Amino acid sequence: MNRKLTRSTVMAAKTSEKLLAVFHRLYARYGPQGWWPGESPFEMIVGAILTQAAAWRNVERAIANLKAAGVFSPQDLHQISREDLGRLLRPVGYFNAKAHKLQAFLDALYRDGHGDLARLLALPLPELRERLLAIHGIGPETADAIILYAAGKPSFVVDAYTRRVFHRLGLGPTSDAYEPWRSFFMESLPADASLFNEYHALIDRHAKETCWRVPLCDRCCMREICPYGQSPP
DNA sequence: GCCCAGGTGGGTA
DNA sequence: TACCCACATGGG
Repeated sequence: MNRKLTRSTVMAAKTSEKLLAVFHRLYARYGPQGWWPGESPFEMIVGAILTQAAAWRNVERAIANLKAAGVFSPQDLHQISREDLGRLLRPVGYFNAKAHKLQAFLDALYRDGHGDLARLLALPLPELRERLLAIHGIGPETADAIILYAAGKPSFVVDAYTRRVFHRLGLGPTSDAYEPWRSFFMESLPADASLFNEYHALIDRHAKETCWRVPLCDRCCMREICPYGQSPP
């Protein structure tokens, strides 16, 4: 009588197998990626906000500016003027918008959390995610990056690269919307922060190095299991 | 010159 | 919901 249920369970198991197979191929090809760069959870959060639509190299420059100016702490960044902060953030682009976003995070931290970052990050995952998403400038990808890389909790991070790579592999939702993609990974993989951490980093590495907008299928480690690689349009 | 880079928020149909 | 645009610097 549970034929349908059984069937969907089997399908889910196959999806899970495929996702793990992709992971192992990526890991075999590229090795451990060591994400997220950053010396502290606070630095990871600042990086997560600053890297929105920006190259990581430029994020490093901006963080170096903040450190050189002696304002790289929640308290200092909360108190510095928007204008001064913007000047230090110039290298990341969108520096006014990002100064606003960074201070929106710090406003929330001081308003709701008394400036206690560790306490915020210690919240249970669903509540932490909800709190982060309520902050101006923190959308789902940045929220999940903070949860995964700064709080060490298993929230899968989806970005444009993820959609591109898995769309070509013939896996995942047809929609481009964020939540269906996140659910797809969360429901198909064990809730393991170190797995999510490495997987997301490997996807980005693969997209940057091989699965370009015009992909380099002849050098791809996924050739044998990727429908796109076997018959590009 | 042109495209892209580890997105998000606000506005409109 | 589904697009569109602003936000802006740096590198290939």
